[in-house]
Amino acid sequence: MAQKDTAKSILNAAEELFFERGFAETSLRNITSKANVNLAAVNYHFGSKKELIQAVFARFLTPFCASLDEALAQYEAELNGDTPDFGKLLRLLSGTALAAGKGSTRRVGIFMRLLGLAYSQEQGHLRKFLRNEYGQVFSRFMTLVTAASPGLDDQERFWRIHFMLGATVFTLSGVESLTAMAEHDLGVSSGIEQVIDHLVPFLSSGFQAPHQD
Amino acid sequence: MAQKDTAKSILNAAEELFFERGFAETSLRNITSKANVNLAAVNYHFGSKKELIQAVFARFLTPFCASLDEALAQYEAELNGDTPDFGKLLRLLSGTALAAGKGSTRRVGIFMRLLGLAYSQEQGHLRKFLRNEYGQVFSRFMTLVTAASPGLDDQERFWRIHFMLGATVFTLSGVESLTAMAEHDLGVSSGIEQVIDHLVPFLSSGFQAPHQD
DNA sequence: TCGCGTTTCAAACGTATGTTTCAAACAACA
DNA sequence: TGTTGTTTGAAACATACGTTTGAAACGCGA
Repeated sequence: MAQKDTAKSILNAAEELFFERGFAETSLRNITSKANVNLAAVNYHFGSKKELIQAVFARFLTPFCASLDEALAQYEAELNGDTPDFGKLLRLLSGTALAAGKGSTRRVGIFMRLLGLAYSQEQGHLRKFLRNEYGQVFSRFMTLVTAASPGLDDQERFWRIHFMLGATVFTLSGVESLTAMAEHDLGVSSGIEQVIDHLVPFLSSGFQAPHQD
Repeated sequence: MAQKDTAKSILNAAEELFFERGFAETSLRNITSKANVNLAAVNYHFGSKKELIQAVFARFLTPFCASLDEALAQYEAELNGDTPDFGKLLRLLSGTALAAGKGSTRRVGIFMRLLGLAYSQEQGHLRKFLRNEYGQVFSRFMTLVTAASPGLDDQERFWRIHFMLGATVFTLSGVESLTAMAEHDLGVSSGIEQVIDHLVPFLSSGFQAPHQD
């Protein structure tokens, strides 16, 4: 299984290592030796380290955004002009993410960690790449969220969306160490689905909290 | 003002650059040239880059944890055995953080970004350092939180604490770009206090959300 | 003013990085 | 089978990193 899929094993190794240590801390030599592949293969197949990073994102985001777009379109059709339900939107989103991660805790964790890294590390090229490539689906989602929360003014909604994003990215990107902590401290073991089951009510309640006066 | 305070200007520059680009992406040469200081000064004053990172944290955390510990002790005394109020604990925490940041949006943002980096980047030495140095105050806070939420079982509380931590760290660490976005998209400009005013009700509501069945 | 501990400085150290090179191995097709 | 375009391989490239060095400059009590 090490013939034509050089590019694929590079992506697998890179994804894993980026997840564990971030972009800058991961060298091409780390990646290629983990992938059992020649160092030059990265530059040959992807051009540069930056483009490798983008390719890792694309492999996650392209199918995810396609599924999400489809799910949103279908929901819009069902609605037929009625106001959408926020909880439903949340479940649509988490369901799509879970499906994109094929139910694997590790994979969803990687996905979220990468999103968090994209936000927090000053990888200018990445932000630009993501906006150009996937901005549309995000806008569609936001339009629905806006329609689903007529009681919130724009400012409140803006902040609450980012609070939710933060809680989600932070928790799910560290889901492996957090579940390990939970198991150690509380004696319960849980997978990504259970964590999401805890998360969704938290987010719903926070997002729909009454205004402060 | 560039005489004896070489160490201080190194800390200032490092803090700023770590905030903008993370640890690994910031070189000692970046730091020393921003601080107008010789390259060797870092190793002379701090020993190594790792110890510089720890020193940056210590400058924030030592006064913060001292104030927090004091505030918690005082609140415990006030309570005199009564069950603490969760909202009050939140306000205690945010107030202490604001004071430690001297009300400067940028400074609180840096503080939070550093915490997020400590969590997410695989800086093993940092986690150990923070646990040894500041673990006590954290335990004290958690004991109060537990007392303040008798309706939550341990598992639920564990997860909700981390959801809150995520929302807070993520939002406040990117508070500069987020407020810029808010200003651009919504025409409102806000400082760190206003963001916290949005955040606290969100967190309270999420943390105290009813159980899912 | 001298002498001494502290601090700064320019330069070099060894190592690791991303990238390039070019010959060898391979695949597919005539 | 021989040829051509694609992919791999070992080695070297230039550059950047964290750290160390030893001499110069400084601050300050004697």
